[in-house]
Order: sequence, then structure tokens, then C-alpha cells
Amino acid sequence: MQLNAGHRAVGAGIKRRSSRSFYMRLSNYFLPTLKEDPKEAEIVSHRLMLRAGMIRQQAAGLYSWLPLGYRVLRKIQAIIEQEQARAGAIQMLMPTLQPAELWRESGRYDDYGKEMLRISDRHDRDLLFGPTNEEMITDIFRSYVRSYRELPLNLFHVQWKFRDEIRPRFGTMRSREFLMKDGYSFDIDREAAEKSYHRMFVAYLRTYHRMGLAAIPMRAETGPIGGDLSHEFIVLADTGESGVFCDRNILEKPIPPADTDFEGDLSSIVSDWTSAYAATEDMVDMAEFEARVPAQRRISARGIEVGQIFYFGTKYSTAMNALVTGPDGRDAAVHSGSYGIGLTRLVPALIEAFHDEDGIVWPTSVAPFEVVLLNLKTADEKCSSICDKMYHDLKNAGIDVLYDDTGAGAGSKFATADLVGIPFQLIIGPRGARSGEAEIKNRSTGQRQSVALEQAVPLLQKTIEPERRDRI
RNA sequence: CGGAGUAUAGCGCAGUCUGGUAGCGUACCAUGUUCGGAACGUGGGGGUCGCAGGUUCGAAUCCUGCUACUCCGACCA
Repeated sequence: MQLNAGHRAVGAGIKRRSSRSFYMRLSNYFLPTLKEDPKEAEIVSHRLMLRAGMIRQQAAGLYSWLPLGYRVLRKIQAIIEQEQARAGAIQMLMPTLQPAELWRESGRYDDYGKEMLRISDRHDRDLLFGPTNEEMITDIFRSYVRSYRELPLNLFHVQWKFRDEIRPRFGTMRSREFLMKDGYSFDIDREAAEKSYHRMFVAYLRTYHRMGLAAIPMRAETGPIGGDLSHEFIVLADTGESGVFCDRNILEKPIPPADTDFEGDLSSIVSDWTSAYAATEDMVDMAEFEARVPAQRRISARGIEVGQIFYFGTKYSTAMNALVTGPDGRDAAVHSGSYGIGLTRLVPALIEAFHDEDGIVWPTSVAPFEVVLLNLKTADEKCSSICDKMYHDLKNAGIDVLYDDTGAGAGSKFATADLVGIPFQLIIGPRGARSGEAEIKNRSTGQRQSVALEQAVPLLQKTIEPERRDRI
């Protein structure tokens, strides 16, 4: 089997933002918002996702993603895919169902317990709904890769997983079916594997940063092999499931820029980030925490885990006989790591971080739409003709726009726009229509600004461009 | 899996204790007046009261069993 063993062009395949926008008239859309709080939702993100018409629960821990929620999920996925490509990871897709046989080989079929959903097909063959993909990717790797010259290799996919949680809760924060990006690296030895680990570490810093999130890498459990090569990425939030302890300094560390050389040495970036104390409650050593971090810089808070990276060495390659021939001509088990990001958990994590009493406040880079155009009086001919033109201009400017062209009252439109959290509201009312002015409201700051009609779209374009964070 | 709850119109709830043939708010449909913070009037449609048994002349209501969902705990991306 011939494989391309040459130097992979890291960063190839990063898509530039297309000039085409996503646009929609609310009168044609499906946005079932709720005025009242659903009784089943306890935490703010779950409440807001239901009220904003983003998700619908189908059973415990199973959710449909309604159009608005799905758009956010897709935006998050696009950012992850771009940053994975930048770091040299290659996207593929594995099935949701896996043969039990592979898991018997690794020994995990019996170890995994009741969290694994076991299924049998019409021929009584044992299958399972994959909770993760180490076995399957190792099987793929061993089937094709024979030589160290084909390494390093990092393969990832974004696929639905299932873990039969005893108690799913908090909406999609802890669901049974969940969408996850999981990647797997393959290297000839521990030293090379460490480089792969560093590439993902840096890619993760950039990924969360582009979503507007401060995700802190914290030392995590590694098991017998890993040494210090396991980190959880944690977003601070009061509703977080784990207690976390860290140095405030870590929040001011510089994010590696877009032109970071992923083929170069990234260890200085990683050691800078890991030099500041940060650990979850499972790992924290209070004496060390207090010794290393001055009292005024200590943060002890709650956090949501939105990703984990993990070096596991030859655990699966040994069990499953995934060997490569090294430069010395001898076969050795390949060294691997796995790298996960929970997409369906990131959505509520973002809402926990970005909301106020009126609703969600999306960072522009993950917002379902960038602008909502509010026609405050559709019965007014002048008002409507201005809005129609604005809608057209926003589309042409490449802005994702939702046009509220419904006959609802002004107050109701404001309330819906605030609830669903679109970052900019372009407001056209009958008064402004006559005086030639539009109003732009910034959802995040609450500030309103009057602008001449012809300046509205150029101003929005100029404001939104840097907030997309697709060049940082 | 241990503990605690809930189930009545799309959603949020009352009615259950004390049995008499189902109601409020909102949403929905029609219509008129409105139109810058979830407008108002008038008229209308929608519920085998989670499911299955039982008691009774009669069950949303009392009894038994089951199911689903939520919360706390243990567990977890």
C-alpha cells in the first residue's frame, strides 16, 4: 500500500470565509421560542436553549437540535475543523456503531460497564454504539501503516457518541448522545508523541479563544503511563461540575497566533501555559497550590470541562498489535494520544459564559446569525421598503442575517432578538424611516447608536469583521 | 443505582384533601383597533386528566400495579 509519506503541508486546507452569507426571513424560519421557563430546566443554559428554540428533548439525555441550535453547533464545528487543519490533523469519519470484536481485543468490552450501549443486529452479531474510537482508529491504522516514515499521523472526526449515563442532566451539557470531535495521534516514540501532544495543546488554545472562551488547561489524571501529558480544558462557570484551582496569571497568557509554526518546536508555548498552577479538584494539592500561588492570585471556582487531551502511549497498539517498523528495522508499538472536544457541551458552556437576564449574548464567532434586522412596523410601506433593501445589502455584504419581517409588535421583536442573543440588532422603525436613520444595538453592551441609513451596513460590516475572529 | 418529587389543552399552572362529568393564564384561529420593549377588545377551536386494573350509581379526585420525566447523591466528555 502506497501512502503519501512526504512532509504534509501543515495548514493546508484551511477554508477562507466564503463571501456568501446565510440569510433568512423570520416569517419563513422555524424558531419556536418559549415565553415561559420550562419546568424541567434547572440551569440557565438549559433554560435558555429551550426558550430560544435551540433544542427539544426527545427522551432523557436525547435531544433534537432545532434550526437555531444547529447553526451554533455548525459554527463551532467549523472553527474546530479549521484549527485542527491548521495543526496538521486530518479529518475523516468513522461509524457510530462498532463491532464488539474490536473492543474484546482491547479488553474494554468487559471493562466499560453499563455506560456502553450494546446492540445486536439481525444476525445476532454484537455491536455497540461507540462511546469513543480508540479501538477503531487503531484498527484502521494497523491495517495500512507499516513504517515510521508515514508518521506522524493525526486523524480526527466529528461524530455522535453515546454513553448511557446513569443520570443525564442539564440539557446537552450532560446528555447521553453527544457530538464530539475526537482525534488520535500516531508517533514512533514518546518524544515524537509529545510533539503531537503539543500541537493539539496549541490548537485547543486557539480553538476556544476563537469562540470567545477562556478555556484553562488543567493537569488531569493520566493513569499509569502518561506522566504530565494529560490536560483538561476548563471554562470557568458557577454551574460547572468540577471544582478548579488556578493562578489568575493563566488568564493573561498570550494565545498563539494564526501563523504559529506547527511543525516547529511548540514546547516553549506549552511550558509557559503549564507553568502557572491549574488543577481540578481531583488533582489539586492544596499545599502546593498555596505555596506556588500568592493569595491574591488564587482562583478557586467551578468549571465546565470542554475538552481533554491525553497521551496514552502504547496501550491500544500493544493490545491490538499496531506495529510500525522503525529506522533500526525493528517493529515497535506505535505511540498514541487522543484529543477530544465536546461540541454539544460547548454550546451550553458558551451560554453559561455569555448571557444576561434577557437571554443569550453570543460571541459573534459562534452566533447563529450576526445581525437581526428588526422591521418594527411591517404595515408601514416606507419602513418595509427600507428593511427589504437593508436585507439585500446585508446579504451582499456577506453578513449572516435574520430578518424579522413578521407582523409582531415592536416589544415582542425586541424580546425575541434579545432572547436568541444575536450580537447586533439593526432596528428600523417608522420614525427613523422618515428621518433617514437606523439604529444599531449591540446585544453585549446594550448600547444603541443612531446612524444614517446608508451607513448602517458598512458600519456593521466593519464592526463584525474583527469579531469573527477568523484571522486571529 | 439509593433518596425525593412530578405527570390535567402546545407551554406554565389550579382543581385531588372533602368523588358529581374540567378550569385559569399564555399560545393558537377569526376579526377590529393598535404598533419603539413580549399591545387591547370581541368571537372561536383544542384535553380518552401518563398507562392498566380495581372500588363506586358515578373517579382527574379513593386503592393497587406500571411507565415516563425532573431534582439531590454516587458516576461522568
